[in-house]
Amino acid sequence: MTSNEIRQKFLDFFESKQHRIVPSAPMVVKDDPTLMFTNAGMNQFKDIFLGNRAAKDVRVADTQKCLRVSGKHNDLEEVGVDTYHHTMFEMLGNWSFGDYFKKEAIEWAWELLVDVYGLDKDRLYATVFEGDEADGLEADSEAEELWKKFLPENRILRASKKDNFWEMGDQGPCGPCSEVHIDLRSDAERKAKPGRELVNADHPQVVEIWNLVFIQFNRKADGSLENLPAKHVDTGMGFERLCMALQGKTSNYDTDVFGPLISEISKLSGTKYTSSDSQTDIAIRVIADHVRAVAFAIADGQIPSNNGAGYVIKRILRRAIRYGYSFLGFKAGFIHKLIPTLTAQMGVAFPELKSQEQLVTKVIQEEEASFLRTLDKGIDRFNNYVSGLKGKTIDGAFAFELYDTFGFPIDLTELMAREQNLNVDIQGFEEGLQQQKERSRAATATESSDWTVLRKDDREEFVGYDLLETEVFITRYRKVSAKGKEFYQLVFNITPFYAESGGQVGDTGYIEADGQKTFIFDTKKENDLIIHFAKELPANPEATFKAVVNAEKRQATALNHSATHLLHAVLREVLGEHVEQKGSLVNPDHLRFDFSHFSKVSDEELIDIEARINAKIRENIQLDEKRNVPLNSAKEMGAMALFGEKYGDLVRVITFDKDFSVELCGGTHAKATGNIGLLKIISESSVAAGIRRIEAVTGEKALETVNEAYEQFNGLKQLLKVKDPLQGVEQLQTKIKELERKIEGLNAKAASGLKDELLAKAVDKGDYKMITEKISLDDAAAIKNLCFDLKKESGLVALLGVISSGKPGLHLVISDDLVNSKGWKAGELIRELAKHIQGGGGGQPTYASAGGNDANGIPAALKALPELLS
RNA sequence: GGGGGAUUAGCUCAGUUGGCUAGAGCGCUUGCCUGGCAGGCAAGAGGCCACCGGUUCGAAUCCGGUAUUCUCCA
Repeated sequence: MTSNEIRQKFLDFFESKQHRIVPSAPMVVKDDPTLMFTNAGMNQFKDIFLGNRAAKDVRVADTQKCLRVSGKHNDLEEVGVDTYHHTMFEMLGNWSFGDYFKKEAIEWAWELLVDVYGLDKDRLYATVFEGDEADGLEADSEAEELWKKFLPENRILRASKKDNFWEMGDQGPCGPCSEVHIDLRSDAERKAKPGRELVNADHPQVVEIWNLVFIQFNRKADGSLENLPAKHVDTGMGFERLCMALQGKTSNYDTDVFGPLISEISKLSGTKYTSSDSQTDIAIRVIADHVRAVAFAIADGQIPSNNGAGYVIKRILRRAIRYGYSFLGFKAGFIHKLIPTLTAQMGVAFPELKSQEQLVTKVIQEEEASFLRTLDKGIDRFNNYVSGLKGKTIDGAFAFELYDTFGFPIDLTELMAREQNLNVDIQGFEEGLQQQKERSRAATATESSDWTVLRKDDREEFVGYDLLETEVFITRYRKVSAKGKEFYQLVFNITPFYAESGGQVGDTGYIEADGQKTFIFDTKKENDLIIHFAKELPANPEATFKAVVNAEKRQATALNHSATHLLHAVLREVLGEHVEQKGSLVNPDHLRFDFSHFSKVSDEELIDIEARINAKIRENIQLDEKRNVPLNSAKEMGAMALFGEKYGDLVRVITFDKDFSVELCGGTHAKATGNIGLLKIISESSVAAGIRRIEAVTGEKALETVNEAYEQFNGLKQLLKVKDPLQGVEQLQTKIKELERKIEGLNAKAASGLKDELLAKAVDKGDYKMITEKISLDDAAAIKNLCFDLKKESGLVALLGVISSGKPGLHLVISDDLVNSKGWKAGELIRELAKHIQGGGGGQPTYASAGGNDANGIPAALKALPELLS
């Protein structure tokens, strides 16, 4: 059975059990501050479990792309070393939202595994929750009894809270779970040691394949549990492991999920894969795993970057490059060459991979090149350090600096050290890393208290499309402290405040009751909740409030948002259909739009784009807004399919001329394009490989911008008194250059005059000449020039006294031949001389300067020189 | 969000406790030589040492700020 067939059978099976089959949610998570990536199949249904959203279908099944890089069972550095951990993986799952419970879940699991897939039932084990005293929970004997229908008692095991009690986080829905494990060892091995002893023991061939979670409790912030009114089933089956079991393999990497990638890596590197623990095999596994994670993430719109989710992707990619570089001999980028193989294999089940192929390739290629540069620099730095190294140990602080500041991987440092018979102070390195981690944690620590619920209200409605002012109640609030600052998060029954989303910033404004205003400084979304940020809590939170949005800012933002849609549509007209939104920021001041495009947008194109947008503005196209449109109908309307919609979402469609711009969008918009007034593009730049950024202003801001430039231009015209200021400035520039040259000549002449004057006053001291004079030159550069001029003379010592910006100074020049023959050092002499003017100084043997406070001392200093020299 | 680093000629970079009116290689220009594959020799142009401020007799170098960028952590 191929992996594609296995996936399909799962979906078909649950469809036959009246489940709605839904598409995978994006792997990259938005609107959830606690999560960067989808790490389990249930993520997209979180709001249903939390009670924030009602389920549309009570039975659902899907395959979900997930990413895990940390957590209790997953450490990035372990992936590839063993044969069953992955960063990106597929999770097959079926759900019941308040519908069926343990009985059906267990029966169907058995039916699918044994009757449909034909797994050997003698190899299966089930675990059930053993109970927990601290939580006051009994063992899950209900599940245990159900399993007894299928399995002998000695293959049903009780397991601890750690393995068999599932929780979403510190708070929220949770419950006991029951897992199916499979023993894939040979008959001989199974005879020698019963599988039941290896369940939950991290054995690579006795593994969990399916986890059935029975959600029946809610964990409160104080740690206590309460029963949920509606009980849910949440299951997750690791697709790659299932394939391993069904294809009779002992490693996930030996299945056809990874096969094509592995043979391609093998081919590119000229290294054979032997499913062993050798470093080359580990490297091949690492790359095969990571390329999937990175490609899927980029296809979902997550570009490698320096923070947040982007940083995680970058780290995964760099780890793959590192392994290829160290163990497979890849000295140039190679990972991007694997993309066609991956797309061919998974592009059908995940069409986004196919449509984003070019971007994925380009982004990976660029990142590979950049990391290889980083490696080169690190190697230089390392060699430099080693050449000056006295002992045999590389300082931990240096290794950490290399890692922290220059991005050079520690294992490469160790590898290179070994090659030169050196060792690395790893403990010192770890200490540095630990300190850095603590610093970061301290800086981001936030603490939130329990929600104080004032009113039961499971749906907070956004009314801000139509109203900027309305009466609201606070339904719940909580205090949050971050970085020593405290503020409150408020949730209303209904709200006119737009929460930051789709690039549009959150609304600001205030709520008012009993004459007291509480300012809302930001509005954000947490899953489906709209959260209002306030510095303080109103005196009476249970009052009825008048909620008022800052209308001026909202309107300016709306103009920018509508303009963004026009820009998007025009970009596709001018540059081509490959242009897709990759990021967007819309605030009252300006708009920023990132999009896929593979070359610089030329000045001519920018002018064209701007002109077309402004033409659309003048057409004054009326806004056509449709709310609560099912996703399918929206697509039929020609709305650009954007990833990021969740199953069950009703979308909003914003149209400016159905033949021009139709977009799915939750943002606020101008009533007609004419309101935008004017759009002015401010800049075009690059953000990443294959992604360009355009920034623009609209409305009043645009007018201001244009006016400012116009005024400057007029001012220039008046100043220059010419028609064409550009030409005028050019003329001025050449003139200035000419004049500068002239001044230089004059200065040289004056200096040589002064020099001749000084030379005439030189006193003959036998084998050398000496000048001791007070001169009236103020400019430091000119004095220095004169001194260097004098230095060209042979057999000359000159001490010049000056008053520069009111302070006395001395300059001593000794010609090179005297420095050589007499051994005089101007730098030392000047320190003696400077005492006369109560100052200090220094310099080189041939030229030195000093400054001081007592101008009256200059004659004494001049007099002192002959004595010093004799 | 919090650290650390970098910014010097068109490009890649040196510049050592502050003291060459800033250097190298490549590239560029010009001239001469030359029977090829980055041809050789010579001369030359090219720098507000990122920007703003401070300390100092003196700052590319030290201190503060800004911008850009790299990087680690969250």
